Amino acid sequence: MNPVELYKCLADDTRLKSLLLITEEGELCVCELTEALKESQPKISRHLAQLRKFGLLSDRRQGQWIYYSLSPDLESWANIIIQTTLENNRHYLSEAFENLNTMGDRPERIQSCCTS
Amino acid sequence: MNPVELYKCLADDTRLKSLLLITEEGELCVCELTEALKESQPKISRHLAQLRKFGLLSDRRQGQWIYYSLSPDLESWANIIIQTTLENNRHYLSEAFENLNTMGDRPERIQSCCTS
DNA sequence: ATCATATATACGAAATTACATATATACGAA
DNA sequence: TTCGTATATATGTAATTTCGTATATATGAT
Repeated sequence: MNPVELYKCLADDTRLKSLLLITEEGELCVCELTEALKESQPKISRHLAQLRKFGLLSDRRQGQWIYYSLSPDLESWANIIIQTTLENNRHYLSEAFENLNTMGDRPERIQSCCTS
Repeated sequence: MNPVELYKCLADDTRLKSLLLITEEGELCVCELTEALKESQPKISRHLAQLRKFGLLSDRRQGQWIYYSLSPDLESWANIIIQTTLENNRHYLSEAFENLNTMGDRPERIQSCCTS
């Protein structure tokens, strides 16, 4: 993972907030992120695709929903960067967390066999 | 310091390498960075100005030279990000360090009174 | 089969960013 | 003062990124 590529991924509000929310929650689907960030579905989807393309996220399908989570292959220093950012910028995410937690009808997760 | 602003600063090769070289060396002047990165003077200068504007670098003049160093006001989590990036991406900087170390006529530093 | 929901992608336009070049400023030496 | 070196900035252009809109795909229900 080239460090500039990593930072380009983090250099956008939609991508950074999505990544941090996913880091905190374990996994989230696209509709939860559109609700948390109050952004259009194509916009969220496009940014998630970029995070996946550069190896930051992985996805799994469960029915109609696609759940995104941190890639298990992420290099440990990149994980440190993400964790450090999350722990020191709670205020940056507070509104998004509120939106997420007051969201009705959040899809239910079924544990996939290999997630452990 | 907004995290996205930080990552925008780091999302460019010239800026990231400059910042990491300065972090490793303590301080560097513009001409040393142009030599280390083999880039034009205005290009280096422009990117350093951006890093200073966003609070990552501070500068001091000594004669004709302007030395850049990490800002003492940098929030600690931002310091962790920079340090972690430096320690885990030595290869990314190896060519730049070679250029720096084989550079002739590096300007001599005079300890400024307040740097401690 | 059709329909509704969730998600992904394509395309052109708008915004942002980066750059080369030229020029300006600041300092030291003569 | 003038000259040379180091650095900064301005300007127009090119490249990149982002976005809205429309459309495509996949799944589940009927």
